[in-house]
Amino acid sequence: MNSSTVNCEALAKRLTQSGLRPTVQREVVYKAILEKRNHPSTDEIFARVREQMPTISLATVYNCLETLVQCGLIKQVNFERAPTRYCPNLYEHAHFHDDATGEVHDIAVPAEMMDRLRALLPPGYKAANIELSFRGGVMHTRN
Amino acid sequence: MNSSTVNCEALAKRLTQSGLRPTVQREVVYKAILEKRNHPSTDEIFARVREQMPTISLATVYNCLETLVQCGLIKQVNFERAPTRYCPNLYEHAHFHDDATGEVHDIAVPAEMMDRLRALLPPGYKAANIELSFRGGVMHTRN
DNA sequence: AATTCTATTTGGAATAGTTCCAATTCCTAC
DNA sequence: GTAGGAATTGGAACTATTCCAAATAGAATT
Repeated sequence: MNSSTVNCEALAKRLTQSGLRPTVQREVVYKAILEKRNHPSTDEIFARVREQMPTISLATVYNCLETLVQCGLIKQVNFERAPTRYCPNLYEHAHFHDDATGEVHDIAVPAEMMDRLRALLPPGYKAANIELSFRGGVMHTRN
Repeated sequence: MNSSTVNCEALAKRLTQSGLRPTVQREVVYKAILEKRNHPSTDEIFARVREQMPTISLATVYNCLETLVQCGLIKQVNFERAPTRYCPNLYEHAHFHDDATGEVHDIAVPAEMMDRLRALLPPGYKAANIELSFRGGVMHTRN
């Protein structure tokens, strides 16, 4: 049993728990995101998915992505108004957008820091979601 | 001399400093954002601006907004892929999007917290920009 | 003051990402 | 096997934004 089997069982479980069907399209889309965790855009996911299933439609990919997000299996990542990207990392984390390469890197954020951020809110404000993102460059140092 | 005169002198100064012309369109757009600081979208700004200058075009509003952002006089605010909003608050701050009303509120963020956030980045990562945004609801407590 | 040169504005067309829709296909339960 | 609901599909529609080429305005130079 490899890890993708495990992930797909988890996927099927989550979907059925939510009263949704574990279809092969959803599975293929999910695997495409897991396959290379570089925050792919919908187009990129569509391309990956078509290798496995050339007949899948773009609309379906959009549908599946929405479903997966709703089930909490993946997260949406937005920078400004650039095309939406997706991320299977479910731990609380931030994103760093490298201006030079266009790549996005996950940044670990301790739970304690999240609490500090939440504490910035005025009384009564309840955040369902906190998004933290950086944009900039990476200096390459010789060693 | 009222505050809007002051602001517009500041605007003119900034523009000429950057080698740009202080045109009446830029002034009107800037004033529209200052007028009611509720993070208006481009459409909203366009509507406000047309009251003063019914002949202005939407393209010009887009152009002016871009110019003002580049001059550092206003900031862009993005939530997911919703229409871009604009904000004249130049202090470092976060945004809270109220899901119920759609309103956006500024959240003060101490400089010290910004430093903590920056410290989350791996060595070599230099953030030109940090964006922190909350999404959620506001509980109304009786008093 | 006229001329030139460049920045800016303008309206409309084009683009891009996404959503919508109606028709078909696929499961699941009976 | 059939019925009913869920999911997929292709294409049209939508929307925010950008692009473009022509017109205008302003500053600088003569």
